[in-house]
Amino acid sequence: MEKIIVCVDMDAFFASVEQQDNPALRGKPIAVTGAGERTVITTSSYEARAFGVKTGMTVYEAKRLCPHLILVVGDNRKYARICTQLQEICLRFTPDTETYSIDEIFLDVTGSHHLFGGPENLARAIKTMVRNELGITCTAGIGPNILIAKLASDLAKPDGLRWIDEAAVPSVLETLPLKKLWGIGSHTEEKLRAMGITTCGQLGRAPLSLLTKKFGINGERLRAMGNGKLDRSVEIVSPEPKSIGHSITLPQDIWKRDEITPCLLRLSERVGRRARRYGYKGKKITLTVRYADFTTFTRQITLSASTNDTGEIYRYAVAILDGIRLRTSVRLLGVSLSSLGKENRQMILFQDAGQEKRAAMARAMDAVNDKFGEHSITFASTIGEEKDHKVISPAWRPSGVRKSDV
DNA sequence: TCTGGGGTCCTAGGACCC
DNA sequence: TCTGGGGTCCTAGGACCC
Repeated sequence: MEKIIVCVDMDAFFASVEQQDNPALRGKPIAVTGAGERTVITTSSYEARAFGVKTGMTVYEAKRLCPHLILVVGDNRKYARICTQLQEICLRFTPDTETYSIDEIFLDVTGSHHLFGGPENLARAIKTMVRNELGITCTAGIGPNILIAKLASDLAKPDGLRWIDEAAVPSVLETLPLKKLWGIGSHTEEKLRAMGITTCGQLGRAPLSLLTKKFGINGERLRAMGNGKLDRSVEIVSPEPKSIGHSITLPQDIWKRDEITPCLLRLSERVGRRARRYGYKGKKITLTVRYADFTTFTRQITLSASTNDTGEIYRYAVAILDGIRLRTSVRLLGVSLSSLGKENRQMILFQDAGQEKRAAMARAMDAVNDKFGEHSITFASTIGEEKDHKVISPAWRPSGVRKSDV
């Protein structure tokens, strides 16, 4: 049986929320940014997009295109709250939902759409509820799988509704540029272009041998995508996280070890705290360094026992740093914890009194920070650092470990 | 005033073991 | 004297997404 998948995608989400909150911003070109000095545009309103303002642009570039652009620093809590409300709306139509990102939800309505008068009426009902209850617009795409549902919503933006059923797929894909497909980025697009393939229709007809020669095992998947097929269902249960990390682009490039280590401590603290709050421990510590010239590399270390202790994460991050001869000044630093496992809080056995004390101190610090906000209590050597800017990533998910980003 | 921050998945190549 | 083949684990990097 043909599946019916709906993709609900909020229109210019962060910008729409800000315009809804502040009537003075409505109808104007606005852009939401992070709080840091070297930030980029996270989302822009459609009024700003008309000037060519796009996600990922520097503020400088955006201002050049649109001198009257109004900049708003993003407020994570607000977006998270609205995402949760959006989830609640979608759950009225089916329990089979996947919150793919903060502004995007997939619904498998194969078994439920008939209760609401069919897929289009169901999608229209969601759109109406979102507008009435959240005050902003969204676009709904309907298709036989996630790939097509997502494509339908992209093509119908903003405030649109589009259903591409199985029979309509070939004609829609025939002349569609490759990059419009979810999963084909600029690198794959360029490789395919070099092979003379520029549209999805061409990709779907390309000889399999040619594609597998160039892309290996991915060749088969690519050709299927060209034919509008994707073997991935709506994931109702969110998977366990694989890594917990934080990174920061520094206000200025730095070089000295004693400028770098306080940043590593601060990042380690955020990583450890998030891991502890959600009961994860990890065995791998990864340090990411980006030089002023934007070249980026990672080095990791595997521990004999997993940890979520700030001090331990920090010590290993510094150990990695000490093994690197920095080529030039550093622009970005990142610390991440992976090879995660759930910590069993009932089974924590302390090797010695010192370890127990450190764990108790970490819990106390976490409690104070939870109550009074980030960095109410911190390690002495991080005092005097600028406050962490709380930029929410669009890949944030409203449940599970990532919720702590808010 | 060039280029954020959060992730996942895949692959190549080396180490190591039998 | 000069050397196979397979499996697995690990690290680093790259592509992609929002």
